Amino acid sequence: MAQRSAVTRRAPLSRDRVLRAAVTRADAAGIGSINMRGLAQELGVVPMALYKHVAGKDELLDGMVDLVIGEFEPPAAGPDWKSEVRRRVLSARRAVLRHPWARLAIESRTRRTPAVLGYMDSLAGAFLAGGFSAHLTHHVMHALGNRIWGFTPELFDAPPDADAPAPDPEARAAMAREFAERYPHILQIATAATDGDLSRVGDGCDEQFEFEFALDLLLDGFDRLRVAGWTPGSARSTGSA
Amino acid sequence: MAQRSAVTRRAPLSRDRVLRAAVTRADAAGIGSINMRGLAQELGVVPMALYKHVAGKDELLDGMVDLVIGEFEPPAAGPDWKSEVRRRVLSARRAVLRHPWARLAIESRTRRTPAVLGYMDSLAGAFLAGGFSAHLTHHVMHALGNRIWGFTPELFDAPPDADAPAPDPEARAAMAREFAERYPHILQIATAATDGDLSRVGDGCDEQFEFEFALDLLLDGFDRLRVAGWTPGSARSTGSA
DNA sequence: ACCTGAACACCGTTCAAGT
DNA sequence: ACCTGAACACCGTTCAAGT
Repeated sequence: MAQRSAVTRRAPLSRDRVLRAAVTRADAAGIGSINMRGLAQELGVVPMALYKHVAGKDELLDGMVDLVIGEFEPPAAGPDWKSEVRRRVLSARRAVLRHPWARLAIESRTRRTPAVLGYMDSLAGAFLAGGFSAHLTHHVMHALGNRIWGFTPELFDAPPDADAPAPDPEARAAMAREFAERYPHILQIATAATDGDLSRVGDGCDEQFEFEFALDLLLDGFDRLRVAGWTPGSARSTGSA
Repeated sequence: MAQRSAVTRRAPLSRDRVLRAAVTRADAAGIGSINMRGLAQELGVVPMALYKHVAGKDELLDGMVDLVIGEFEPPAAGPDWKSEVRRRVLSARRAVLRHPWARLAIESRTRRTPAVLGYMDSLAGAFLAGGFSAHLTHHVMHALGNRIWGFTPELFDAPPDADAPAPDPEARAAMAREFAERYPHILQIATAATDGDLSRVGDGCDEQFEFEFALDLLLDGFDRLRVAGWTPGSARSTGSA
């Protein structure tokens, strides 16, 4: 076809160009929009051409996550271990918030790429440099879990299904009444979280606050164990249970 | 066809029978084996027949998770809030360990079914009954996050890809040398976790220990905030940062 | 009124046939 | 030697045609 002349021909494909196009696409249309055919079309090539640069869809997703990790602030010799860990985790959080699809991608990926290992290694290094034993560092990394990527699961913040276009005040009130009866405790804490403005229930709470609340709670707990000289022989965590 | 006579005809389909068949299938062959066509074939019906009992694949997955939640131990008036929360979370953990696919299914589902809300409500109730304010209960539930379901992400415990059938001792040693150079801190904590037996690296550590370690660390932290009379106006968590 | 076969609109990936 | 069209083996879901 004369359709694609020399002048309209895109720059030659490369692994990096494929990955960046995938990230841009996922940013705009969600992780569900990532498929080899659509991505190829966007790049003006035939689907098979992508397989020259990524082994398959799995490796494509791994590579996309690696690009996000590349946006994390690099490690630094912080004044103390706690502010260094905190800074890096919150930096990871900012990157993940810029790419909302990354959350699910990180959770579902199992491959430990060099970028993933490099980030985990530098974080472990911050604990070790701060005086944590290798054993304790291992445990606290596990305790942080996916929080090292700067996100926490949504739990009850999922937006309410937008499948009921008609509010229908009466049915709404009946549903609210039934909810209050069946889930009184959830209602109670949701009321507190929204300062009594129940119409805001479902808008989600201040996720940034919740993330830092839990992160600081964990880091403070880690510090207590470090100071107490926790060893594998001691009780599981603080031993106060 | 005379293939399916009256005598071989299966019991009439029901939502419960569909969901139980799906759970059994997923237990045996993983979540990837769940598809409408295969499930229908297993039940001896045409795929479309399933749509009479579940709205679609999404609702099927929601229903499967609900069955797992149904295996959780029911709430009880525990001696104190901490042992009650601990008991219920570890009960959830046992159920999720019995159904390994449930972990990913819970993470990827966003729908809050009555079973999900009921479990979260009873857990919130345990905190409230233990003297936590509604505000603090909200925060500690978020801090637990997906840990309320009894699991924690794998982080670095993913089994090494079984794509290298030939160990090839020399290449293995070279890889180990490169790993030690690039990820010295990971090597250090992995060595500690396996008591120096590096051949066991990748076998995964004692996940049960790690789960309880983090759970107790969190619960102890929660208790400290409760005793200190934490209010929304106070510092984020312990305020010691 | 009920059930269902065939079809629709997709997937990821393979591979032999083209240049 | 390189590229790619067509095909393979799947999906979830729809819908009109059967009884």
